[in-house]
Amino acid sequence: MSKPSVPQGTRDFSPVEVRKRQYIFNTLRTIFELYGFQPLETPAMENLVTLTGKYGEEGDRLIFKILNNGLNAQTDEYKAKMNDEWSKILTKNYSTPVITERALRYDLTIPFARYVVMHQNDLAFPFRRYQMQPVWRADRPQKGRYREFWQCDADVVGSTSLINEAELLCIYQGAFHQLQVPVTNKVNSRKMLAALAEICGMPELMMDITIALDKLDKIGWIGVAKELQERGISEEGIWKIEQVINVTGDNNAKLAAYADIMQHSATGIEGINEVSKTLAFYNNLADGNWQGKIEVDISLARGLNYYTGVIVEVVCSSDKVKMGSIGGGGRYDDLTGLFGKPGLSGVGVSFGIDRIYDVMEELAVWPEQLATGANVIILNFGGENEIYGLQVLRQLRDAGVAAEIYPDVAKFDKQMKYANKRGITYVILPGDEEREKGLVSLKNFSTGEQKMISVAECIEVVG
RNA sequence: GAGGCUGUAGCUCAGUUGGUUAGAGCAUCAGAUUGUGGUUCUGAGGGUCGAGGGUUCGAAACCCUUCAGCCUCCCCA
Repeated sequence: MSKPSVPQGTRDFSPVEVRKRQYIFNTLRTIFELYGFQPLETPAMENLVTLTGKYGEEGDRLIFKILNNGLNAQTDEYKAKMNDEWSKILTKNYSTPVITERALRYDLTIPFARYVVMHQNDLAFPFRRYQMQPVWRADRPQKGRYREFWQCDADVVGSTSLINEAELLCIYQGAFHQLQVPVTNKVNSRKMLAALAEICGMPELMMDITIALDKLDKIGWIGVAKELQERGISEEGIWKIEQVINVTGDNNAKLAAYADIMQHSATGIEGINEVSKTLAFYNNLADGNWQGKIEVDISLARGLNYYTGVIVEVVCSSDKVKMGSIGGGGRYDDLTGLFGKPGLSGVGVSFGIDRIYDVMEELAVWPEQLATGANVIILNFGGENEIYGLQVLRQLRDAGVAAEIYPDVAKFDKQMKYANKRGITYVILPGDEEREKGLVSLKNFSTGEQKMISVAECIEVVG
């Protein structure tokens, strides 16, 4: 028999871990609701055609495809066709509805777009929804990178106002403030990146430029310049990009400098205006107590190719933590156009809660009192005492006290050890004497103190 | 898709130039202790040394193949 294990890139979550994760989920949910977002859930699997072509070439490779099980292959003809398709799929990278017509969801945005198009007649626009569900990617796992991970998304569709962008920035700042994670919120615009490619004289290489530029933090300007060269950017183009990268100062100073450099690009000016207007809205909307920084950063790229306007990314700003982005998002003007409903603009953000968990773990910023489950355990002495224990248990639960009974008539020692290991605070001992008097003995496990009192008094103490 | 590291008890790991019956800590179970846990002491169970093949008188160790996991690049959350 082989050792039990979980598939590569997946994890079990222990009770302690689940409670910590739920703390994050609950915090985010509360904030999403506070900002007027409505909950939504979509299936774990989507039709394969819904997902392909949405995440770029690399993304298509990373979609988990679900193989058909052949249950429908009742006719010989169909079986033959399946065998034929199988032989193709085994020899090369080939996809066919006969073999695989469904796939696991890759993110929450595309399923959301699909949902909006399907239910466009029932929804009141602008429609704002939040969604917290697992997604799957057939990636090679490494640190902070899993094959099954959870995303928490908030999106608005049906409004082009930059108030939405500002609100989403507030959600980021408010959430990480509450979670006590210091963050920097990077902001950029796809239009500014497009303008950058324009002024280099090679607008068709925008993706190459942004991919290289995105590595600025990691490999420095020298490395980026080298990669730009390899990707076919001219000397002059690289020089111009360097001018843009070298701009320093606060956000307004940066935007002013960009406006100067990009003054002949209508797209660039549009992008700069978007960002500066977003920041202006944000300043009126933000809570002065938030510590997180908002930083205009033209090197921020974001891979997903459906973004068209403002793009954002969140990184932890603590020196103690080395972690990639823990959230990101942006505006996509034509997302629903992919499913046949053009002209509906959307903007959204995503929280990578697995990474946020890892960051919080390293920073040790969990609240001290995360619920630990039952606070009281009733020991089991069997016979009439067992019945008496059940009656006491009912009274505790009626009073809202989280309590459990040891279900087996086990040795005293064993029951005590169980309670200790579970970290339960109070132990109730319903024995002969207690039952006859209609009382219980209540022992506080942290102080060792024990006294015989009524159930009502007991509820008062432990409640 | 490219590269590096690691697979020994439920878990974390020792295991010398290849040498007799593969060890420790933690965990589990039993006892010291029949209504009082954490500490301590005693004892017990638990292994196809990832798998397959090869070299050798002899392999956990050396060689080949393969599988799995971790990490880096690519890309991403």
